[in-house]
Amino acid sequence: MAADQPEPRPRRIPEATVVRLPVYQRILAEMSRSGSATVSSEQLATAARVNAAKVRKDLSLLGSFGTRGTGYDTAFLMSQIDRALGVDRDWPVAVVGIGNLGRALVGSEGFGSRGFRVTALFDVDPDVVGEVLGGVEVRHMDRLAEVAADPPSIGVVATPAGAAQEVADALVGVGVTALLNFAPRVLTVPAHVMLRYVDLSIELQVMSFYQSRRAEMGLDVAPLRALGLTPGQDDG
Amino acid sequence: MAADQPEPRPRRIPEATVVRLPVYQRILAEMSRSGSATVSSEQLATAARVNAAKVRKDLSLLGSFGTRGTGYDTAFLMSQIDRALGVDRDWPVAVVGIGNLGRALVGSEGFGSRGFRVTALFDVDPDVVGEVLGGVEVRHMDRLAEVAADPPSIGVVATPAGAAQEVADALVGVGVTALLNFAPRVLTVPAHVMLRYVDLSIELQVMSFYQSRRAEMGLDVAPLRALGLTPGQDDG
DNA sequence: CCTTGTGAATCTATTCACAGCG
DNA sequence: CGCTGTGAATAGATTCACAAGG
Repeated sequence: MAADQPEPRPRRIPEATVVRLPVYQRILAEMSRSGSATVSSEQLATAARVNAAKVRKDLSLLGSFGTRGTGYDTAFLMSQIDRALGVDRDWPVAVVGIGNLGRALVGSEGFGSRGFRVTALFDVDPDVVGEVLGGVEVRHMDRLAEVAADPPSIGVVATPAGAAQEVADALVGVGVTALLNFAPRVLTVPAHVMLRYVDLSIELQVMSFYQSRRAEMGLDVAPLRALGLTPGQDDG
Repeated sequence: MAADQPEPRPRRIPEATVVRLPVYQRILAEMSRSGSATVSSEQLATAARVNAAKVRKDLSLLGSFGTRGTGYDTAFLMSQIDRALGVDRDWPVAVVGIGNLGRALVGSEGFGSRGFRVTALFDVDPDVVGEVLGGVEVRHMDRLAEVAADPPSIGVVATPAGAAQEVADALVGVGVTALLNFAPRVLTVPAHVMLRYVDLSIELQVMSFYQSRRAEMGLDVAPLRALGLTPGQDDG
């Protein structure tokens, strides 16, 4: 209830909630753009395709930011979510593998916007090394050690599957403690390294599963999900 | 218990499990490649960074495929997972947006392998329309209606955020009932349309959250996850 | 009124622990 | 013995439903 604590990180936030926060954030950004100064949990819930009570519970974990009878102040809520997510600070990111995927990532709207800054690019292809993307020169993997003194907070693996483990090892070797892997390959990293995957093929297979079901079972049971990535849980 | 039913889709498979099946599949493929004819739930669990009981429960939902004292037959298990996921059949896929991301997707290892076949490509850029990728010609969006007679099972939205909703509407308009959205934009589609997102920016923000935590709380509590998309966790 | 914030109830998923079988 | 398969126990997430505040 009291929301004006100077130390505002009292509650434990379940991962299921953490994964939804960026979704709310995005919806808020869109609503803000279209001129809504306030937003209700019901509106947010409809856009995110979740239950309104869930939205309220999620947001209440960050603090009591709403106004009864009115809803949430859009801009203020956005800033609070940013703070909870830690995207109010700057996260240096290194991308390894500057093929189509790497280029798409570096140029992507999600990257520059929300606190993530590409500070290093690596590849092994001599045709690519030396190229400048978004103001950053692509270096050869041989020079990865150059970032060891001040390692990026997040390493992105955007190489072919065959190189992914080797690249992951190298990134971990220079001190990177969080890896986002786009290669369709299961990686092994030390326990202290955070590892997440973004995986086209898994999402397609999940779709295949539900499409099969539908085909078999006549037609209904569309498994609608807020964000496909969502059902996260747990931590250690 | 009895596993030799001719009709083998008796049990309800929870989504949490569905999302893990492709992960097991990938691990099995790698183990198979490196010569393991059988695999135990413990091995599978270690590679996927999950609990062995979870692996067994997941697999038991598909049927009783293991041999006590030995484990699972790698090849047989793979075929059973494929069947459960429905990737033993062919899924025609249309990709809209042939920029770096679209090209990465069309060329990606996850695509061609596992039952997904790109049958249609669309863009609006005249420099791109007419280009042939993987044997398929890129058509202008104006010609989307051409697929209406036999719509692809899955539509992939790989456009910039600004075009995503419009493209989604168009795909739904020609009869596509499952959309995989890569654009950083929340989409609205009719209830019968399955919608999943693959979202770099969300994954980065989740990482940011846990990295912030770590930074604040000294050092520990690495939220290790098997596949970012799914539950995960294990040792600390 | 309207809408938040939240205990209590429910539903879902994970893990334990062991019987059963090769 | 070792490892699967699974009921029972636990933990976790979601939803309900309503009191309280604007």
